[in-house]
Amino acid sequence: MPELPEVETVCRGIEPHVSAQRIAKVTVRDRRMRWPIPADLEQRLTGRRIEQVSRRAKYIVLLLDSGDRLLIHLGMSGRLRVLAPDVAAIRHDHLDMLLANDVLLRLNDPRRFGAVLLWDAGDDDHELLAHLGPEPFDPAFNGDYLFNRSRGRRGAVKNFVMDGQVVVGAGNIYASEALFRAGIRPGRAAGRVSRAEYAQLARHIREVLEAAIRQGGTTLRDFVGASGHAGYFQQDLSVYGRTLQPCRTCASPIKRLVIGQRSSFYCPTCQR
DNA sequence: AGATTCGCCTGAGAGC
DNA sequence: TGCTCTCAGGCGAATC
Repeated sequence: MPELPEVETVCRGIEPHVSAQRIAKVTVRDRRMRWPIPADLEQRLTGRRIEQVSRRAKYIVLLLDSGDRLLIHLGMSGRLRVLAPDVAAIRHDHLDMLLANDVLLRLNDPRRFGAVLLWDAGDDDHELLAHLGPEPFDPAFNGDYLFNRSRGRRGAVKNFVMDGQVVVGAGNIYASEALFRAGIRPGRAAGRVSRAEYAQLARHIREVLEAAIRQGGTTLRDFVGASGHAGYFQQDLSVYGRTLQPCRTCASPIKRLVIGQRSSFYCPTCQR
């Protein structure tokens, strides 16, 4: 499942192949995604040049010379890959962009939780990005910020940090890992976590995401090839998916708990 | 406003 | 081998 580090890895991976390239041909095979791929996508993209590749939360943002921005979200199962122009399409291939340098940028998404959207030139913001919280690497994201935002909130601290309006990029895996590193149980009420604990939590959210980006993500989304294999960060997971396995710090069995419909993992000894 | 639930999807893995 | 069942999960929308 692509989380922020995977999306960042994809952005860095495609950037040298697509930046400053003109889009020669656009093929949409299946418009059905989370929202339908816009009907005027082909017309708005064809002939345009890609000026910049960036990321906001888990959205890939391609800035075009028209001023429009193409937003791509990979959802749960999306893959964006750089291929040779003659690679045959397979099931669940939704979108092709053939670039002037003969690079084929192809989006495949079996579960269709992903999205392809246009952010119109001239619009200050896009509705889906307008209410997002800070990036975890933004200096504005720190312990005091989390502490202030969380006062009065009775929901679980794990849900709080996974809320994209609070901070982006702390998906299920990384939220669990950061809470472990900070020694905070995931089910605690967000409003009852101390300022000092939030300072640790903010630091660990940032660090765990940075470490994962350095290693190319937990689930490596292979953008220049066909095979997908586990990213190196997988082996660094302390609690996620390790139910009943011994804590690497204290050997207590890791517990699994469902919070807000999602699996959460924690060490009952190291986290309080 | 905050918290909770629902729904969208298909592939992987388990069980038989 | 092949079927059925369960689970996974980002995140917007609806509801409480």
